Amino acid sequence: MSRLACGRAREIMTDSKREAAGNPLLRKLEGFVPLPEADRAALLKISENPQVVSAGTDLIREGEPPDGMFLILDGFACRYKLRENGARQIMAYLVPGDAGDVDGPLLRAMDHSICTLSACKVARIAPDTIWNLLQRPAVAAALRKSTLVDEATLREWLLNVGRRSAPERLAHLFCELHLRLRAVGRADENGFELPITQYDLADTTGQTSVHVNRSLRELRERGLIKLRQRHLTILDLPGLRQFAEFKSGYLHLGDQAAA
Amino acid sequence: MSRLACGRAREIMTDSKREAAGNPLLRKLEGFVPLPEADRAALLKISENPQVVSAGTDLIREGEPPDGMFLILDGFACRYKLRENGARQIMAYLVPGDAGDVDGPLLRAMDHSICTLSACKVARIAPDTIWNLLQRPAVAAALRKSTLVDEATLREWLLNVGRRSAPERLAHLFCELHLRLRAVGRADENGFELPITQYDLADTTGQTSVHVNRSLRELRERGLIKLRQRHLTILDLPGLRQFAEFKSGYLHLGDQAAA
DNA sequence: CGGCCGCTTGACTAGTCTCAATCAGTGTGG
DNA sequence: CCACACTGATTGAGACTAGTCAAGCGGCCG
Repeated sequence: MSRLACGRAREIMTDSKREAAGNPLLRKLEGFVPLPEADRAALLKISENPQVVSAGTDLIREGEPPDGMFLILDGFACRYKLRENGARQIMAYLVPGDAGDVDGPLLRAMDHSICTLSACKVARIAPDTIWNLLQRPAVAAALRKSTLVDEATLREWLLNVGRRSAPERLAHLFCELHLRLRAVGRADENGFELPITQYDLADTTGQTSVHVNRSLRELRERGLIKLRQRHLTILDLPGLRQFAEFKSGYLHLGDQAAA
Repeated sequence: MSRLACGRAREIMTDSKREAAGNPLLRKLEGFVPLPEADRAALLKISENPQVVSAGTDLIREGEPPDGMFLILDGFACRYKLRENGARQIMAYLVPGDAGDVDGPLLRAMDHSICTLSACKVARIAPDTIWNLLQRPAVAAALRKSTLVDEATLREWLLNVGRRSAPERLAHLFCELHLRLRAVGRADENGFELPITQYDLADTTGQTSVHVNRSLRELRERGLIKLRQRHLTILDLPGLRQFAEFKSGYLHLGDQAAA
């Protein structure tokens, strides 16, 4: 298609199409299921007026009753649990486009907490609104599939922590984030913003921050990555993937054609 | 209630009520949501004619398209993944009453394998049958809730492997299995059959079998458990729970009253 | 400019793995 | 019925990975 044709196409974009290009939720869900225009508009609507939250803020705490869901529009958040001795395990990252707890209200109490790792833009969606969204079959299918991918990601993380070495764990995490962030337009070929600390990486991969630092050095010395000023540069993507033994199947990115 | 009254009550039990007492799927789902008689009958029907499968049989392998779901009626199975070097990570146990992949057909390919750890009785449920079951609101709600608990369990396992010591991981696993098996009538106050090897425990908790053996010895020497001939005896349940820092909230056993 | 948080590094310790040998339980075929 | 084979459990010795403690550095914010 010529540049001119491209330009013309852009002129006749609807408002929701124009906004959608930058809306991570839409980009993510459309990666799973094609959405009718009305659904796109509905999803854009719930993304309006997000709240800006600073880093280190609990969005909901373990033990509290779930109340609707969170939608991350910008920044990094995480699911985590604490042990009595203060040890923290991060069990999932919520990146732009991710929605926490679509089915949450089915349970009486949260069994974990959700916290921002960086400054975030967060939209809170009330249970009624979720219910309305789920009446749209395409949206319901996309959200369901998104939940299945979240669960598959959790399994991969368990494999990561249980059966990979410390540097491999970090490499695998970076490969995963690279794909997830690319799917929502927050990463390019060479890297992405990673607005979290080495302490956070440690609590994600089941290590100490000291050891994370050493592991990062190893990845750097192997010429695979560079991590400075909260920006991850991937110097050798095939090498990084091979080192981490990364296989993207669990993210189910390329199978829209499934039943 | 007197023995006599008990006896009379038993006389007027319907067939499905009689069978249900021993059916682990029914026991599990009724722990989440009360089920109408017709639903109970439908669930009993799909539990008929299970297939007997010997230990170490793959029920489905990574990469294959999901085809319906499995229902474990007896024995232990697991979800697992292999690394290229042969290392295995077990990511979930399927015990009697557990159903794999209610939503599986939404995805194009399995991202993990499922294998029996002991001899099992397994019912295979076709996608059409699943669809019919999901038309029953109470069954759908119970299965959905069961899926949420599976995911919460996965998170707890990640915490386990990431932030607990080797003996603590085993202790926590035993506490979890004790509750899950009691919910389906496969455990009593003092212990349960654990028909799996120390290699399996190692691949569950991210250790080697040698170290599992040493960790089990530590639990034994602390007077917490005894594990011989595939039977786990819990000698000190409060002590075991305290040692593992076990909190049962994530299993969501006691909150039928939730929205 | 000073304080704080996060990063980096070193030295030492603790936990876990690897390799290897032995023992016990189970099932099989002669 | 017993010898053998195989798998799983147990233990020891030594190596290695990751954790702990401690110090110094550097960038960012007030």
